[in-house]
Amino acid sequence: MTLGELARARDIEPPHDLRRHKGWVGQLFERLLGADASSRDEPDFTALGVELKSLPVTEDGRPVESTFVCTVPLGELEAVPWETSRVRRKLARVLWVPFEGDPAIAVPMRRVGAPFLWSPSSLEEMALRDDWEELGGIIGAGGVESLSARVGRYLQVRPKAANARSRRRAIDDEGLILSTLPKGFYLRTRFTAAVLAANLHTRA
DNA sequence: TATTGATCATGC
DNA sequence: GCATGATCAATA
Repeated sequence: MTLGELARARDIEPPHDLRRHKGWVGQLFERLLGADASSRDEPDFTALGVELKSLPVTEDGRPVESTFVCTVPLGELEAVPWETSRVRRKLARVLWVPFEGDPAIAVPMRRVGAPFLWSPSSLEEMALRDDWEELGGIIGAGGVESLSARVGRYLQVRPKAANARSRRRAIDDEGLILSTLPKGFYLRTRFTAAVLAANLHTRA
């Protein structure tokens, strides 16, 4: 179905473009599927422990964008083990919903692909854990300010804020409190592209 | 042109 | 303010 058909079923008016409605598609899917976590720090489907992620794709089935995972906990020096990290919790069980992400296609005309339920394989989890430990190590050592989005093979840290003036308390490399731009963990497209590929060929 | 860094909307 | 949902737009 198209986003327009789905929106009409819920009596929702699709925006002309996503410029000022960046989360519109994800929120439409949430409402259609009955996600109940609202904006709480829990899986979208609390009883199922499933996280919903919309995934814009190009015409050849590659993700258009990186995927936001969760905010980076700044200001805490103690090391959090991977096992209890927010990144791992978020990605433990995900319902990926691909849809046409080409901005040239009018929002209501964009088609939705076949969703699939996914959990990281042991290989994928190891890779994510490696990145997470590297990134966490830098942040834990007070290196937030020098951390660039180029670090991390599949997982990266990028700004996640309302604007460049947003501030968040963090710890610098001498253990002092500093004010920095809020950051988030994102999955690179190279990771989601592999997930997509592995889950689409089965229906060829 | 792919990626990084910046930004937009909503709920509590 | 900080969590959720992300895409935009300047830069490398």
